[in-house]
Amino acid sequence: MAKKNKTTIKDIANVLNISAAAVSKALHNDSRISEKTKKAVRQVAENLNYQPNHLASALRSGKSKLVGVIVPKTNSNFFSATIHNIEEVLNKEGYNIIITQSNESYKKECENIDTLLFTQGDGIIVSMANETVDLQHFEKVKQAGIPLITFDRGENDLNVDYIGIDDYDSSHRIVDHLVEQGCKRIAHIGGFKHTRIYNNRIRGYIDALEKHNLPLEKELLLESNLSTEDGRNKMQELLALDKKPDAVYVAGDYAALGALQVLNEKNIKIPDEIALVGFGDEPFANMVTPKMTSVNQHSYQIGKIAAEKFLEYTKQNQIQQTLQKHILKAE
Amino acid sequence: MAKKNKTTIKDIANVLNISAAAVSKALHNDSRISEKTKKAVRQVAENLNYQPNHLASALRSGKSKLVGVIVPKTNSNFFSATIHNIEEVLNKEGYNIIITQSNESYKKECENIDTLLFTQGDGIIVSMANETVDLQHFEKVKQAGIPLITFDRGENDLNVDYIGIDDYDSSHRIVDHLVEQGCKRIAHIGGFKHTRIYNNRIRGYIDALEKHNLPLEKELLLESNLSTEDGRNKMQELLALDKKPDAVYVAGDYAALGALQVLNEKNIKIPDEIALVGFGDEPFANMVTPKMTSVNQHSYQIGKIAAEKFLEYTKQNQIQQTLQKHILKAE
DNA sequence: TATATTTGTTTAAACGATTAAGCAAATATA
DNA sequence: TATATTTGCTTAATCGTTTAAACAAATATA
Repeated sequence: MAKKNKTTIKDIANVLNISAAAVSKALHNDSRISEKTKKAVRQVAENLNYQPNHLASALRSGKSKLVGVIVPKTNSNFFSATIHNIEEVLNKEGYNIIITQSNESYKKECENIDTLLFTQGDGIIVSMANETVDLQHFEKVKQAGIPLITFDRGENDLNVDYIGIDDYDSSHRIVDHLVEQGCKRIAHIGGFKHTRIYNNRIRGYIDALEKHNLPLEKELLLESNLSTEDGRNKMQELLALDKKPDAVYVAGDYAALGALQVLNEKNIKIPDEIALVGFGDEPFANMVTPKMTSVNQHSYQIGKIAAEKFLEYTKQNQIQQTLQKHILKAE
Repeated sequence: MAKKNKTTIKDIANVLNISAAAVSKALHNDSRISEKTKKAVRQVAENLNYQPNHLASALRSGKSKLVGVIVPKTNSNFFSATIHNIEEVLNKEGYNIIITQSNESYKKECENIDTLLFTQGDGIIVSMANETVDLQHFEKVKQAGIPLITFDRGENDLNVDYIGIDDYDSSHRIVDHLVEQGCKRIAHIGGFKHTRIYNNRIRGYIDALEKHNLPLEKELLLESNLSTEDGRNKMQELLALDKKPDAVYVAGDYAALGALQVLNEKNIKIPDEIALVGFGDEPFANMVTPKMTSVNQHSYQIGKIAAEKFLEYTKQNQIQQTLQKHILKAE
């Protein structure tokens, strides 16, 4: 492996006997540089395998052209796809993204923020950890004067943009759907109430029951961390009830999978005996047998809008964010 | 949102009426700065909410303290976990990581390399895309004089470090296991032959068959892109054979899931009629019913070793990489 | 012909942090 | 007391790039 031979604009300047400034301008296609010089510069740059030093230009311009993305875990189809779509939009504008994972930990999320501020990111796009309740660490981002965009988990009182699906409405429609199928005792394995999206799903569930004149029974509404393991537990709880539910709506795909396992193990027919509905974009949802009904979370649109929102702010010189909700109808 | 009020060491210096150099040294706990000054500097830094400008120090030192990681897709438990472990080791040493996805595309992988070189990463840790055959783009990394570490998919002729599990041996042992269960017609839905890890799995399969005096039948050895969809297709092909296999060993968990679906749909009992073995760390492997047997890929160790190898190189001033294979026994 | 404008370049200062070298004051050693 | 060493700081250069300002030469305008 060769010693570091980094070519700088100065090297190019020396070869051509012109100033470094002229080289810089030539490479940026400045109108005040002659075509002849530009051609020569490009040629020499190519020959010497010149790679611009991003740190230097970032320092000079005050823009790192890096955008930080924080997700609870990359290990989910929804987040993976969202990240991909964020990247696609931002790459076109010359931005690169730094992905960090909070692993659903509040502490790690704080560290992630520090990391991204440290690397001088030009903005941060975040979906919050399950644990996150206190939002103090996000104030740092606002103080740094860079845009903060939240998506999926993050509907909040931070006065920043939020992109997500309409959880309340989706939840409502899931119940509608189940009622149409003739279900009368619909259970809901929900997420943490303190996380707004899960709370919205719970509200949608409750209001839809009311609309259909179905009683809200406490034993049918469970709070879960939505892991596969807990999905199993909660389903077992439901099956232990005197009056079993005839439908179970689970707020997350992994937990839904756990529920599915239990039903399969007990040879309970889906959806004849108990109907099962999940929530998420996980590919296994329609891979497992029997296929689960599941909600599409529009990762494509969410990623795209989040990135576009960021770009919008960077074009303003004074960043003045207000709460802007971009709510998509889920399918 | 406030205007950008970035505090610099100069601001601190002004407040205390000392030089910026003194501030820098105080913050780095230089022995030539008095305790009194250090305390004052730390106090003012705190008050003004000073955040060091990483770009400036990176430019000065020539080290960005950023390590690039390229994976085919973050959306897999193996990669997600590996990344997490890489991060854990590197964070401790003050490094941050930039994660990029190649989406299994050779072209995207080339772009990823460019991106990471552009951001002046201090090293690159990569697991290659399925499509990647030509390794020319990795030469750029070597030319840039920064360490290159490959893992999982990447055993190669690049003369750089590689960390992976012993695919040949694992494959061998899977066949051993199936033979012990009494299987005689063992099929293998393998990955692309040009990807070394899949090739190794295929070789392990072939050699193990030979060891057990089982004939190698062409119709039982299929090449797949290992998607769930293709897992379905290949399993259907196998079931269409005159002489069906009594065991199917699939080189990837997603494809194994597809195969499982087909078996379930046709009401074929697992493992009584056909045994099924997958390969990977996907959490759904032991969630689906019936549980799939699957190979543990040691994401913990792989991530840790990859990160440590990188750190080792950065401690040398002249980077001289040679092919070093770190092969772990899988379970 | 005299003056104004355009063209193509150079000079020099920045961006913020680090660090080698320098220097005065305080303290130690002979 | 004279000299050496240590302490605690400052000065100035540097990393590689960008850009405002300056300027000479060429060209246009009056």
